[in-house]
Amino acid sequence: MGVKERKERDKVEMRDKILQSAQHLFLAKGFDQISIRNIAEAIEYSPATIYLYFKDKNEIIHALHLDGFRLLVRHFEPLVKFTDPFERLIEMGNAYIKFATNNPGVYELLFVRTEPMKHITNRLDEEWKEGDRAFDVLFQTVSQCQQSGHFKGLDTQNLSMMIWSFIHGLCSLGISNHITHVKEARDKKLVVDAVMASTYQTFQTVMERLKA
Amino acid sequence: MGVKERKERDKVEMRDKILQSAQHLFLAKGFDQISIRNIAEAIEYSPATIYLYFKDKNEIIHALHLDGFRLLVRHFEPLVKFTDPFERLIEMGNAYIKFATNNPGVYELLFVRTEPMKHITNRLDEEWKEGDRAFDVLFQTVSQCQQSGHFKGLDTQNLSMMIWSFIHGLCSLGISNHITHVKEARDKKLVVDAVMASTYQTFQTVMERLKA
DNA sequence: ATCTAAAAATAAACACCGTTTAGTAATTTT
DNA sequence: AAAATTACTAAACGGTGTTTATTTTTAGAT
Repeated sequence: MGVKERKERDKVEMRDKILQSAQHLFLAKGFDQISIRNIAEAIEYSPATIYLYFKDKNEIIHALHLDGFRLLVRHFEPLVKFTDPFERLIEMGNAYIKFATNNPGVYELLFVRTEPMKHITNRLDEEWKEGDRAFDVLFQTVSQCQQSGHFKGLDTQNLSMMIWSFIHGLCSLGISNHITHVKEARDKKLVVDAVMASTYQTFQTVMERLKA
Repeated sequence: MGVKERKERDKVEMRDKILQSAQHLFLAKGFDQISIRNIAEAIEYSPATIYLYFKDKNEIIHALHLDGFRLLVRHFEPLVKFTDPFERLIEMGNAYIKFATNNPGVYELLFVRTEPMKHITNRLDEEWKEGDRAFDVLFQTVSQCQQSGHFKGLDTQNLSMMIWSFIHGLCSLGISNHITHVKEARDKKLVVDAVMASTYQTFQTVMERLKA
């Protein structure tokens, strides 16, 4: 009488298959190439079948969104080895930048595109958990910095938000090719990275001065 | 023998008409509703006609892009009344945030979407002038702050870039609904604005501490 | 084994999209 | 008035997300 159970497994399997194909298309050919029809062809089913497993395309994109967050969190894991909270904070920025420049498409999905957020909107508490957790890693580190006597008189939440805003702004400008105003833009990819690096270096200096 | 002249005027007029319709569609119904077919219907011509005046859709979007920059620059104009460079810097941030939150679509067009930048890519020098000029306003102000003795030992270009990154990050997160991790998100619009305001307040404090 | 009801998959259509091509209509030049 | 140029468009191509009606497959009961 394990029919029901098997069917449920099959359903999950199919969902996974769809998501895998979507992710593959996304990573191989970019956001625009995630189309229901492309996914359908990849899994060798008709486009309509996909709608038996997902409400609409946004739900698929949102699922990819979650996967992206897991990848980001994985970038943060090695940070535990930095015992000094300030050092960890700085390295967290480097990890974040590395994640963004190595996975620009994923980054765009997580923090630039509005589609995945639209899908959430209502039931925020359940769905934005991953975002909360990632932000909390930052929050905790900032908090520990303050316990060590840094950043006196600044609100932890606001300061964390400020740091995130800066780092996100830098990554977002870099990825969207908006840093090209730098005159010596010969080999672009390299120059953008260089600008991001020296800008972050400056930020680092600023944060160090703020220690006192 | 003013036939040629009249025809040239007509051509310009038609271009304007197309752009006006595009802008109207954009502001009224959002980025996605800028379609060649919608524009064509609005100006009561066939879709194919539009291609006699613009190479492709990207060229139209890029033209809107330029208009958006003019709007941004207009937001900066009242800043001349602040004679103290640091005060002007802070107010510039307020003006930028105001521009972004009042014109989220336009902001997205200018600094988030990659389409308009794609269109530029090659001939950067001619086309990214507006961007250069806007950045220069910031650069000059930061420079004047340093001449007044602030921000000692920091590279002007890097510091300007850092400030822009922060402000852009804040606006970008706000507009794309990525600030919703704040728990007390009841009336969203309001809360997002509040978070942006207090984050910017913190940034302001940080910059003030950096004066010395 | 057969019939039936439920579940799964799909073909085909709808309403869009950007863009191109080939042909028509209007205008200017000769 | 005829020829040449310019302005315009109908129709098609290949794409998109999504829905509806229909068919195929599967499961359970007789």
